[in-house]
Amino acid sequence: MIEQKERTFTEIARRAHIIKAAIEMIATLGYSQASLAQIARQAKISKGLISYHFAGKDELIEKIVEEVYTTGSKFMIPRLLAAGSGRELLRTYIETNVAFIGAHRQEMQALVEIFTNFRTAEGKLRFDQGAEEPIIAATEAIFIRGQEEGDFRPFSTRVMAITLRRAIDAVTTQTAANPSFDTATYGRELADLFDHATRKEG
Amino acid sequence: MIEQKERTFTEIARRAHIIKAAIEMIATLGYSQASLAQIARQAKISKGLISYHFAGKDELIEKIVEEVYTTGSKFMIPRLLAAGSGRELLRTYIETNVAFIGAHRQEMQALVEIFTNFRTAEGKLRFDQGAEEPIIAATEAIFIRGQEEGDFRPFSTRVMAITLRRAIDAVTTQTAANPSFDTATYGRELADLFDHATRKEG
Amino acid sequence: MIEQKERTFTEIARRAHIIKAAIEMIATLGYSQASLAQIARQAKISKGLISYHFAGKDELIEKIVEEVYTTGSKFMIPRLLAAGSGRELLRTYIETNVAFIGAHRQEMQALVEIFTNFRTAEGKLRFDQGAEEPIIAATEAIFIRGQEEGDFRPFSTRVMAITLRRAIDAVTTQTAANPSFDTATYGRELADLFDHATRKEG
Amino acid sequence: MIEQKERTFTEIARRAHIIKAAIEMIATLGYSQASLAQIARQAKISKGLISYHFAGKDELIEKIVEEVYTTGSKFMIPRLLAAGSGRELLRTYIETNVAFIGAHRQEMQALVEIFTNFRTAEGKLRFDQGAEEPIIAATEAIFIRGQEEGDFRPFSTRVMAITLRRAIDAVTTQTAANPSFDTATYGRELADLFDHATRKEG
DNA sequence: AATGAATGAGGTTTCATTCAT
DNA sequence: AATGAATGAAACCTCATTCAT
Repeated sequence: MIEQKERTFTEIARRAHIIKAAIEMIATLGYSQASLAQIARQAKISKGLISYHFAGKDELIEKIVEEVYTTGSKFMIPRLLAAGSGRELLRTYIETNVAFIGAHRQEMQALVEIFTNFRTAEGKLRFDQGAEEPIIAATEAIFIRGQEEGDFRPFSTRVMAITLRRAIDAVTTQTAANPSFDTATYGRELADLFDHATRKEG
Repeated sequence: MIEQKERTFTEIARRAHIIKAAIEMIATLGYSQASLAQIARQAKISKGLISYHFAGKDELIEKIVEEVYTTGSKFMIPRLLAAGSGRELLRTYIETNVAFIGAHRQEMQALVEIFTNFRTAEGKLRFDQGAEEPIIAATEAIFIRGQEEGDFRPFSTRVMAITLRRAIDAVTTQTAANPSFDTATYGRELADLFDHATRKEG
Repeated sequence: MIEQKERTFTEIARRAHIIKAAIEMIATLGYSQASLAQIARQAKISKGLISYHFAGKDELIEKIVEEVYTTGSKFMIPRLLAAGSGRELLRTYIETNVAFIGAHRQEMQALVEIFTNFRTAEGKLRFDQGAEEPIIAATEAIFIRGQEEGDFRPFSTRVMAITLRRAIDAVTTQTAANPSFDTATYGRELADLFDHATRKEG
Repeated sequence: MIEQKERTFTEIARRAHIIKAAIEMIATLGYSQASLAQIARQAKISKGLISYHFAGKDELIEKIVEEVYTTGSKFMIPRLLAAGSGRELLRTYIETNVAFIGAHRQEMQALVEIFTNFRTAEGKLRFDQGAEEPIIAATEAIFIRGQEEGDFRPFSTRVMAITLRRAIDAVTTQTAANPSFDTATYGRELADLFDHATRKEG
């Protein structure tokens, strides 16, 4: 375990406050325009206070990602565990993912901005294709198991997994473009689509 | 026709030269790191010359997009016209798109960077979901016609079109992450996937 | 006497504790890197506490100088009083000074950093040549007396005093660069050097 | 040879102009107060122009050191070559060094500031005792040769060299404190001092 | 007596843009 | 047609200091 200083109540609240403002600015203005000055203005605090609570901009961004991931896991894991397997699990996986995006639009928009822009000091994307591999692998596992259990037809599980992940990511773009976008319907349609794409022919 | 100043041969060549350097830098370093200084260095010319040939960085970026779009149209339109309709057209559409991406990796990577980063002075994405609508509509037209002609099952043509576009876009990410990525195989698999997702059940 | 508030035992201890930490940081990191944050971290207290005990960074620095001066006087004065005069006093003066530096390396390194960096609000060195004049004068007094008593040859006592002071200061640089530097030997050599430089020719 | 782009006349002039302003500010205000903003103000140019001509503050500082070193070599080497050996060389060495300092007061004051303050990114002095070793060694060589040739008495050449270097450095402090400081007289006195300190008795 | 929270000034650097030549 | 020179805004970060608790 990494040693970690205990945080006071105020500190926890402030950090959450700053993270919230940062998510809003990144989602609204885009990564590159979301400067610490902008975030501080949004949070109605001084720039210096952000530096006081976070080692640097990089740490702030990392914490945003952590936070959204944690929220996402708490939302999705119990729902997925409740599902059975094969076709049912696939449908649940898709609808749960889409539902989460619908319920956390700004967070997800910020995440997309971060993934496509946040770079290390050496200039490489901090969250690149490599960073997404675990997620793709988890998705692929659903397909592999379905094929083994005879629910799914033969197909490239990797191509299917990549396609599904991108289809889910597309929801974020849609919600950004259209505030009244109906994620529930979209999720059902998407589940139908992948059900047909994967199932054994009668 | 929009009025357009006549350009000398030298000017046309220089603009192409600059655009090429800009594409290389954006694809390699990412949008935000591809400063005019970097592009000028890559092109082995002075920064001032870029300003001389383009009204500003914005115009340069716009021209990159135009150029790649033009190249793409020239590549794809004849192939699509040669295809029949229904399932065959869908397969051709997918494989042609993927083939183009495989053959123009850097251009496509630059385009993705531009689409996700280039913003107007007001802070809105210059190429957002709205800008993609014509492409989605064209894709959707394939599905609508297929359904009308009885080749395809009933489904939301819009959800299918969005999903297909994203699946095609994913190829760019894959080629960026893996230089030896085999686009032909990937294209065939993707065509199979959408064939199953759309076709009428026996 | 300058009026002085009475200090509690705790306060005296805390001030000493902070001064010690400050000396360590200035000697180790250099004046400009020895921020109050660093000093507080070293002392394992909060930054605020430093401000509580000292009017500002300036006062803290002044107190460091005072402290080292006091320690130095206590060490050197009795030894000097025990010495006779002329050549013997000169040798004792040199060896005592060098011995003190050898025994208080960190303090002396901190002092050098302070003397070369600490500036008043107006931008002038707080401890400049003027501040050193009393020390030079004291050194010069040894030479003047030696000349009057006929032990020393005629020479510019001021040039000799300045040279000697710098030669003694050099020991601090040497101990900083080489932890196993032998000050006793160095002191003897230096005493020989100035003995030859000053004494009447046979 | 390190490849080096040719510099235009303007660039050479501007760089010299900036270096001059930087020397003035460092000598006057001290290293830490001599910010790029201050230097730009002194040079009556914008901060950006300094960045245009120098890769960063570090490069500017390095160039100052180079420049003063080059000037110093041009001044001193011919004079030293003209000197004979033994006692005469020692005297020439001292008087030439002191004369150079007297003629380049601000440059030398800036140099002292740089040597005691300029640190690498890792926090270590860029020009520390190690960097001075070659100069000390060169000075020591004079004493070693003098002993071998029988001009000088036996003594630690290293202690003598360090003491002499510090005595010469002291001139910079004296000129800073007193604008009408007479370096010629001081140099002669210093030469006398080291002549007595080194010469064979009897 | 001591802490944590917060500010605001000032530091270096990067960048698109403008302009004289 | 092209360059080099120059600007000014804005970026992130560090720091001494202040203040409520």
